[in-house]
Amino acid sequence: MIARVIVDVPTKQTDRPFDYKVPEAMSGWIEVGSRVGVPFGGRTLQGFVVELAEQSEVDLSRLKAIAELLDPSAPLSPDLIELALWISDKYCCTWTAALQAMIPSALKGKAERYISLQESNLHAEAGLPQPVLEHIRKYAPVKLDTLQQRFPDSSAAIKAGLRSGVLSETVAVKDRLAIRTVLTVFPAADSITEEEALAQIPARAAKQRELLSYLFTRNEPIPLQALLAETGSSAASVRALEDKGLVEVREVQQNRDPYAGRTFAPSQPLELTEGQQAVFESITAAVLAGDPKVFLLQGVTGSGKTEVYLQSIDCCIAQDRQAIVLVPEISLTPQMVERFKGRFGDAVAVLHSRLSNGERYDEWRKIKEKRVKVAIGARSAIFAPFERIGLIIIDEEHESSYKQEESPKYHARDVAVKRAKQHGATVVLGSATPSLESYAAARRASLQGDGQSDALLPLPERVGGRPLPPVEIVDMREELKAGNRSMFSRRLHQALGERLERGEQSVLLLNRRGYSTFVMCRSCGYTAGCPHCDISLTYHQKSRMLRCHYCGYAEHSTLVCPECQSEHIRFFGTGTQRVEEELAKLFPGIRVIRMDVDTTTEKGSHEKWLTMFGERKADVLLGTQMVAKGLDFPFVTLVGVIAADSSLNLPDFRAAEKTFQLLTQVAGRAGRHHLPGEVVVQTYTPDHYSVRTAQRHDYDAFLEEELRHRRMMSYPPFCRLILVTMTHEQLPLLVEQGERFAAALRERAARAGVLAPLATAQERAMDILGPVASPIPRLKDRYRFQCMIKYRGNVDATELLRSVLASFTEGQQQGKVLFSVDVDPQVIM
DNA sequence: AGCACGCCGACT
DNA sequence: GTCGGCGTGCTC
Repeated sequence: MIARVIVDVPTKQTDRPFDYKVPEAMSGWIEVGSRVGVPFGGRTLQGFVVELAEQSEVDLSRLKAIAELLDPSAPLSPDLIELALWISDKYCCTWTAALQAMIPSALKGKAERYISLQESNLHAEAGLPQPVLEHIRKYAPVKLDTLQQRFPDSSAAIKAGLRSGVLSETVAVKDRLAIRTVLTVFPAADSITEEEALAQIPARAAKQRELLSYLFTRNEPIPLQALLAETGSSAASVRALEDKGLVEVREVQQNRDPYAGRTFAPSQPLELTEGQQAVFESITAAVLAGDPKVFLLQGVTGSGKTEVYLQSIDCCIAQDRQAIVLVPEISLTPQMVERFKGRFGDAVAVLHSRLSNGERYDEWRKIKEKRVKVAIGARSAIFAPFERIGLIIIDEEHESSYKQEESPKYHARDVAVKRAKQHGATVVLGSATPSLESYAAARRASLQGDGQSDALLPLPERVGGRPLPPVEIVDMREELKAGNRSMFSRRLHQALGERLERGEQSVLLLNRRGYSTFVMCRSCGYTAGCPHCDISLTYHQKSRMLRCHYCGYAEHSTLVCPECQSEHIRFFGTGTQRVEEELAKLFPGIRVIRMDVDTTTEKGSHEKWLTMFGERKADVLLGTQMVAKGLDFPFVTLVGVIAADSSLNLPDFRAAEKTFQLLTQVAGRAGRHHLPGEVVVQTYTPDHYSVRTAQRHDYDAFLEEELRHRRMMSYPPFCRLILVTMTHEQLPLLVEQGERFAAALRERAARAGVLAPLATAQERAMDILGPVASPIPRLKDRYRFQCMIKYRGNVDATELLRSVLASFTEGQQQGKVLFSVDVDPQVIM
C-alpha cells in the first residue's frame, strides 16, 4: 500500500504529493486526511495523506515508509483535502498552506529529536560528561531540546556521541500543544515512608525537606505551580526531589471550556413577521431539497435577520445535518454567542481568534467528535470538520475581514460556496449593504435560475416597524467659514451636550487611531516617516512616541525638528486619542471609553469596555470601525461620525462602497429601542453619492451609481482582479525584475490569445497593468512594486499566472525577488 | 524550508 | 595541505 503525502514545507518546489510505503501495522489506520510523520530529506516532518494507492510511479526501493501516525482518527476528511486543493488552485497558494489553515494550530506538529543511550556501545563513552550520561540513562529517551537546555555546553559532546554510536536518536512529530496539560507533582508515598524519604535528603537542604513534608501531609498530586505558590519553594528544589526519585513530575490532562460556568438564558423561537416568514420559507425549501443554492438576504439593520438564521438552522438540524455560521470577528460578541447558545444550548461550538490555541482545539474537537451541530465563528470556521453540512450562513457578508490577508489568501464567502456544493448545503449571505460582487452574482443567478425562487431575498422592514434614524449631514467647510476650527461641528457639539444633560449615551466614530496622522516641520517641510516603510509615523500622545502602524517601529517624539532644529514641529490630522482629549476639554467630567487597536489588544478587553458601556458607566463610546458593527445598546441615541471622508479618500476602488457601508452600519446603531435616535455625519464632501444615499438609507440608489462607476472604470463586478506584489531590498533590481515579469506575463497572455488587441479595453479578456510602486512603496525595509491583472469571462488567469511565475522564478533564484499573489484582493496595498 | 554536496580563501 | 565560507539542488 502506498500513501501520497503532502509534507509540511510551504514552497512551490515541494508542494506535490510524495509517495510513502504504509507499514503493515498502520494499514487500516491510514486514510485520506490522516496526519503522519514522514522522513523527508534527512529529517522528519508532518504531512497529510491526500491519496491512497496500490502502485507508485517511483521505484519501490527508493520509497521510505511512514514513520508514525499522529492521530487515532484522521483530522481532515477527504472533502476537506479536496477543498484545500481547490483553494491552492484558485488562490495560487501551496496545498500545504491551505491544509494548514484547516486544522487548529494545536495540531501543527513539529519534529522533535529524542536521545537514548546505547548500552552495548558504552566502551566509547569517553566524550560525554558524566552528568549528561547519567541523565540520559535515567530518563531516556530524552528530548534533545531539554537536554541542551539543562546542559548548555553539551552540544558538541552529544554530536560526537551520536557519531560514535554511544547515543542513538529517534525522531517523533509532537503536537505543539495537544490537550492541555498541567505539570503535576506526584509524591512517591506508596513506595516509601516519610522517614525513609527524609533520610535521603541532606540536612542543609531545608527547602526540600519542607516540600517533602508538605507533600506527605497532603498525600495527593498537586499542580507544580500551586505547590510552588503554597510552599514558596523554587522549581529547582522540586527537580532535586525528582532526581532522587522521591517525587514524580508528570503532565496531566485538563479540559477547557471558555464559556464554562456561564449560563445562557434559553430563548424560544419568536413569531416571524410576514417578511421574515417568506425569507424563512425560501431558505428552508432549499435546505430540505439539499440544494446548494446561494441566497443573498438583504435586510436593513434591525430587520431580524438573526431570528431567521436561528429558525433556519433549527430546520437544518432537524434534518440531521449541521450548520456553520460565519460572523465578522468583531461582531462575535458575547451578545451574539448568547443568542445561539440560548437557542441551541450545548450543541454550539464557538471559534474565534480570542480563544487560546488550546481552547480553540477543544471547540474544534467538539465538532469533530459530533458533540455539536452548529459552529459559529469567524472566517476560518468555514473549515469546521462537519460531515453533513446543510446550511452555511455568512452574516455581514460584505465585511472585508472574510478575506484572509495572509497566505492562503482565501475569501470565506467563496470557499463557503464551494464547500456547500460538496455537501449539497444551502448558503445564506446576509447584509444590509451587500457587496457589489454578491449583489451582481445574486442578480445573475436570479436571471438564469429556474424561476421558482429568487436568489435575492429582501427584508426591507425593521421589526416592530421602528423607523431608521434621521441622518444629518454637516458640511465641515461651512463650519470653517463660520470660524469653527474645532473637530466638532456646532451641531455635533450641541447634540453631545444634550445627551449628557439627558443622561443618554453617544457613539463617536473616527477611522483613525493614535493622536494625529502625521508630524511635519513647518519651517523645512520635514515629515516624520518610518525608516523601514516609507509611510508617515503616527503620534501617540500617551507614550509620546511616533509609531508606524504597519511594522510597529516606534521612536521618541522630539520637540525640535531633527532636520533643521526648528521648533515649529506640528501635528496634523486627527486620531482617536486627540478626540478623547478634545472631548475632555469641551465637556469637563465627561466619561469616555476609547476603543481602538491600542486599547483592545489585551485578551478580553474588547468585551470589558463594551460591558462597561452597556452598564452606562460612560457617556461616550469613541472608537474606530470596531464600534460600528453589531453593537446594540438601548440608551445610545446619538451616533456621530467625525470624518466621513477619511474612508472616502483612500486610493481604493472600493472607497465609496466602504464609506456607504460604514455610514449605514453606524447609523443603525442609534435608536434601536424605545428612545428615538439621531445620526450626525461630518464631512468635507457632503454631495458625494455615498454620503447622500447613506443619509436616505437608500441602498438601491447607491448601487446603481456605484455600478455605473465600476463599469466605467472596469472594476469588479465587471471584471476580476489579481494583484501581484513583488518585493526586494534593492530598488533597481526590483524595478528591472518587475518589468521583466510583466513583459513575460503579457507575452504569455498574448500567446494564449486573451490579450488580443481588440477595439477597446472593455472588450479585452485580460489587462495587465503595471508594474507600479505599491501604495505602501516600502515595507519592513523591502521596496514594493505591483502588477494588477484584470480579466473577465472564462480566462483561467490563475493558471496563466502560475505558469509564468513558475518559469520566471525557476531561472531567477538569485536575487530572491519575493512574489505575493492576491486573487480577488480586498485591499490594494 | 533544511540539509546536503561542492568549489574557492585563511589558517595549522 | 585542511577547515569552512555559503551558493545550487533535492527531498518519496
